Amino acid sequence: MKIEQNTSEQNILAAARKVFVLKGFDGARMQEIADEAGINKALLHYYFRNKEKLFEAIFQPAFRKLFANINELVESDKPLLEKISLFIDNYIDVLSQNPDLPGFIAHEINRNPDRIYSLLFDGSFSPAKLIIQFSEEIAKGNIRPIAPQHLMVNLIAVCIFPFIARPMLSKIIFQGDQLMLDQFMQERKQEIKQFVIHAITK
Amino acid sequence: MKIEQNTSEQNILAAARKVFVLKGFDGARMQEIADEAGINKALLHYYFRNKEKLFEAIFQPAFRKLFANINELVESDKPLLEKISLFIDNYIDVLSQNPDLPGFIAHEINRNPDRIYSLLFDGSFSPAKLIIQFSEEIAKGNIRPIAPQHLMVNLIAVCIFPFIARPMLSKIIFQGDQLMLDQFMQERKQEIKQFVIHAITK
DNA sequence: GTCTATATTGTGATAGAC
DNA sequence: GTCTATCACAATATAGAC
Repeated sequence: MKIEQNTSEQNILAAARKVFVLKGFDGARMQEIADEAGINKALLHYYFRNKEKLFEAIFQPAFRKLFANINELVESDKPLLEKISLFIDNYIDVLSQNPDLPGFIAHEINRNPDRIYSLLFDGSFSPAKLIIQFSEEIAKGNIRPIAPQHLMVNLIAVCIFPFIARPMLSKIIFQGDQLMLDQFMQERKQEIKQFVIHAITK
Repeated sequence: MKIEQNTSEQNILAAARKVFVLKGFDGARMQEIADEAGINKALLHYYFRNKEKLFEAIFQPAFRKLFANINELVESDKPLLEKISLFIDNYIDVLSQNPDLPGFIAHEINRNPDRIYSLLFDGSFSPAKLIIQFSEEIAKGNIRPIAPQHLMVNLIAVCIFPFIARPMLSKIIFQGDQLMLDQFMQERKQEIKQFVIHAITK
């Protein structure tokens, strides 16, 4: 049984993840990461050689894991409505644990697509199966005719967008009231399910 | 009648806007802006003193204009369904002209909220009237009971999210096929309207 | 492994000629 | 107004002692 140790390497990884997600690759400072990890700047280079490699060391496994979870669900053989419900639950849960992640990923992909794509995809992930399932249910007349890609994008949008726009929502809709925003985020699982179900049933 | 001139100042503003939106404030380089504008780096400082002020000079009027348009529509006295339809048309049109703007704004707000808030809000903008209108229609039984804030956020989400996530959608859903993505974006106005109407009517 | 000190390069900003 | 040259400092990265 291995005892959990706060090794320098682990401290660095945790600190770097925090700073990168908060500031973005360009805004992140090696000095700040070192301070956050409680070690010296030189040690970052000892463990990870340079900023780029440190970035990859964190987000390669993180992204893969994120997409693997979603992928497993999408590829499963569950009925459509159950799958949608689980999809929403899964997304909201994961993002609630990592609320800054969507905005971070969105920005980094725009900023440097190649760097992120090489980390994100091992080629396995694709929502194709879910899109096909939409088509089948439409053909069977179980849901109203709707372009599957648009449904897919709308579903992802209502899940992810509130996290990306959280600071703006807080300001514009809730006048900075943190409690109201928290409660709003809690309610969303149920609200999204109702919204999507109504949108796709006849 | 004033003849349109490509003055250096105008060139700088256009170049800076392009580079800032593409790279973000942290990623933008004064040198790159100068090159893009076809002038020297020193001239940037001659006209705008520093990077921060250059940033503000561009985005203060741009943001104000963006929100003023939306605000005018939201505050108008049109019937709800017509207002939603126009809201979607307006958003998609503006964003189609500035596809990188949503991601840029989202990132800059997270990165440095104060800098952006002072540019974005003169205090006048608020979707309160639209939210109240939702409540009234629910009370009258014209649309199904739905938390107005969630409806508001869902409406904005399906409009804006595809722009923020465009590079990812292009890769994951359309396998990089630019033509299919373009067509998809064209269709969205109609698709979103159908989607939202179905989601809110009984 | 961890540190201090330093090298090296990048980047915003200024001085001053024209 | 526009340029070249340069400064000052910030940031990544390395050298070398312990």
